[in-house]
Amino acid sequence: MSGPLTERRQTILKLVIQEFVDTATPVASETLVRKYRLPVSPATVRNDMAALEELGFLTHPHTSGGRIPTDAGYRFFVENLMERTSLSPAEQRMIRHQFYQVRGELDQWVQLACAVLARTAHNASVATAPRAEQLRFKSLELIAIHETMALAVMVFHGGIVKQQTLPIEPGRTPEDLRRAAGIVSDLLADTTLSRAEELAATATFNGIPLSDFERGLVDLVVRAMQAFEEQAQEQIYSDGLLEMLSQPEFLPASGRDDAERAIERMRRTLEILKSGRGLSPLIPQALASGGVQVIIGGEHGEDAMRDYSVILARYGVEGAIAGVLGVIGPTRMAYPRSISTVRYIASLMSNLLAELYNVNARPSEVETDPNGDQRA
Amino acid sequence: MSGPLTERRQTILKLVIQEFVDTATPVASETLVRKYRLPVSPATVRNDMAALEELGFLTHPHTSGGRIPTDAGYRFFVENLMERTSLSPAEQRMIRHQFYQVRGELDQWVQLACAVLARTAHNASVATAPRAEQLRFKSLELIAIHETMALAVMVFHGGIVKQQTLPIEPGRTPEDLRRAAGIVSDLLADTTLSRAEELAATATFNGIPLSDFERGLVDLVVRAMQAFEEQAQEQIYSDGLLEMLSQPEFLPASGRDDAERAIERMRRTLEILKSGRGLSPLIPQALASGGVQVIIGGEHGEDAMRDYSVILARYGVEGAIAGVLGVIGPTRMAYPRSISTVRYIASLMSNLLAELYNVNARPSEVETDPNGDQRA
DNA sequence: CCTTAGCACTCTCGCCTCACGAGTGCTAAC
DNA sequence: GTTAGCACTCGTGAGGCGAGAGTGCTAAGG
Repeated sequence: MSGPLTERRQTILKLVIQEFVDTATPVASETLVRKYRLPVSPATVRNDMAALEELGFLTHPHTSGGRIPTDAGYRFFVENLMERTSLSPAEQRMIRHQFYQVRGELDQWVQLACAVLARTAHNASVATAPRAEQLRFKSLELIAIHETMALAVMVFHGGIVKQQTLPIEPGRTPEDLRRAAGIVSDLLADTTLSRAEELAATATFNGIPLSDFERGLVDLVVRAMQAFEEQAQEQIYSDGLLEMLSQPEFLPASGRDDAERAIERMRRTLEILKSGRGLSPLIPQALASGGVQVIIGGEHGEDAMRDYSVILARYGVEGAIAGVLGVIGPTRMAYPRSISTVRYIASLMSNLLAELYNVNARPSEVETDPNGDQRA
Repeated sequence: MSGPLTERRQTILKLVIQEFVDTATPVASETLVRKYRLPVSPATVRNDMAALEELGFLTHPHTSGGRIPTDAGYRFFVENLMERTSLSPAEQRMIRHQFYQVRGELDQWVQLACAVLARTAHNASVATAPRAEQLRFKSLELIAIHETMALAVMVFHGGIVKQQTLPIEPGRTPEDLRRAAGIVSDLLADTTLSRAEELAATATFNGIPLSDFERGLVDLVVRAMQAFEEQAQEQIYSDGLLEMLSQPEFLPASGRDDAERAIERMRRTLEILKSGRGLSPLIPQALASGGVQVIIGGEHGEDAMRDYSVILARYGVEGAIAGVLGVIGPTRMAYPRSISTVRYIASLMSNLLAELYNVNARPSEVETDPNGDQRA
């Protein structure tokens, strides 16, 4: 009964999605014909729409009022209909420029990525800080703040830095601190957590027992590494909430109950972004796969996310460090643009990190086209 | 015509505010009599209410439907009617415990303060990071990340730390880095920005010209200090948006236009918190004065804030470092509780900072009652 | 078999009306 | 100064109605 998915029907599906993404209102057969100068009549379009509906790609909320895409419709669009675009060179340049301005301050990269993603994709963005696949200690520095307080700066492989203040006994000289830090650095150099724990248990360095102070420092490092490892639930940064909430989905179209639902949606959205519920399960998945992942609506079963789509990409340096960034918004989303934005920024971040890792290090500016080295 | 502000009228004002804060609905004369077992009749209460209205402390939105307090009403309540309470010892203990858990990681204090404030006051919270009244350099450390990349950790007086990666030439040994950092540290030790700029211009240390590398480091420090200084618009952290948005003010009471207004309010609120518009002007004020500041509604002229009250307190160490933290929410707010929460957390943070500054340094746990040393 | 014109049908949206109830303001008595 | 009684106001929600939009169907045409 439903008939085959002819060329024309695919075109109509594509146009319905385009139009719906633009206007956020159900699209009628006549609108489509008029706006895109289709060489067929509205009735024909209606027939095709009915077929698309039976195929599960379209639906209509009310008897009257046009069609809207289903999750499956969006899925088909993303897989088969959408042309793959890139951000315009001007936009790429602008984005690179912003990253250039905070070069060096790598603790700001993630936030910047979120901000840029949100502004460019007109939706909320999420990102996790880059995380080493296995944390390895590099060195420890102690910096006196005053007589009884010092700052411990722990550096791990891959530029990950953690700092912590600790109380010290008044007598210690800067030289003292330096020597103790040096011993601990040498002892723990290049160790992973499990090895560090072993070494901490022996409490000796080259056969010589550690002093109390040194043992305290070793413990500090081990605790920091444990804390890092235990933090299974990756912290998710996000931005652009306002951007997303300006989408018409969050405006009360009409009627009082619709308004109430809009508010409820808003609150839900906030919760999702704040707690990461519904988002966290996607992270490992995105980390595992290369390329850009698109999760549309309730596809992966999380009910809270039924009305949202997520576009995620992994970024980082192969075999060393990786994080995830992406865009989240209503299923009615400009997929091509969002996807290219996510892809571009992930590549950019990857390049920046690679530079930090001295893999293909480049003078100091990112110039390569980050779209090139990205898998499908 | 309006008559004097008798004792009973003050009581009624107080009860109206209490009741309205509790229920978020306009309070009727009869409700008041019934609920608080007043020894007078509803009619009498109505008369007093009318008087309070003429005095500008109450208003009623519609002819029918009870009274609600005006900004002036809240103001009078806060100044004269409210009993000054403290957080319960149990709550104080719980809060201290949370801070104890992140002792050492002072970059998390502000965030924690925000989180705790929001949860305790059931409203959104804001805070600025502690800021030295005048930034003074302390020392610089260079830590190699790999052959061509180093991490510069700049420490300023008061435990303020800024880190930045910088590219280095491949040949440099750790000893090289340490020496260069030492020279720069000595050169710039204890300088303020203007002095550092002068020293950077001469580019000599004890008469000996600096190497290119050392000059680069000096520039790095100066730029960091400039960036810090220029950041006139203090970054405002915030939390508890969700907490605030669960307040009934953000629910559509009835009718479609009310729903629309609720959403609009929500969006506004987001903007206020994100951009700090309407909040920023209050910061310097709060920094200047001791004690807790209460700004009710549009009192200070900012229109965007007409429906919000802000409770701010300064925290920090006298003459050294200071920040601001507080609560923001609808004018219908539990002022006594909010104020005591803000006061308590400000004192707690002050104590923690004092410890870091070695003023009245204490073993490592905060035990004093932070309410003690707070001015009115 | 595909396409198209015509038309009845359905459903939302906005508007109006109306009755109800809550709470007040006023007046007069205590 | 306080209180009872009562008329009045106004928000609220339910129900009804007309207009308009867009479809589904049917039958005719290529």
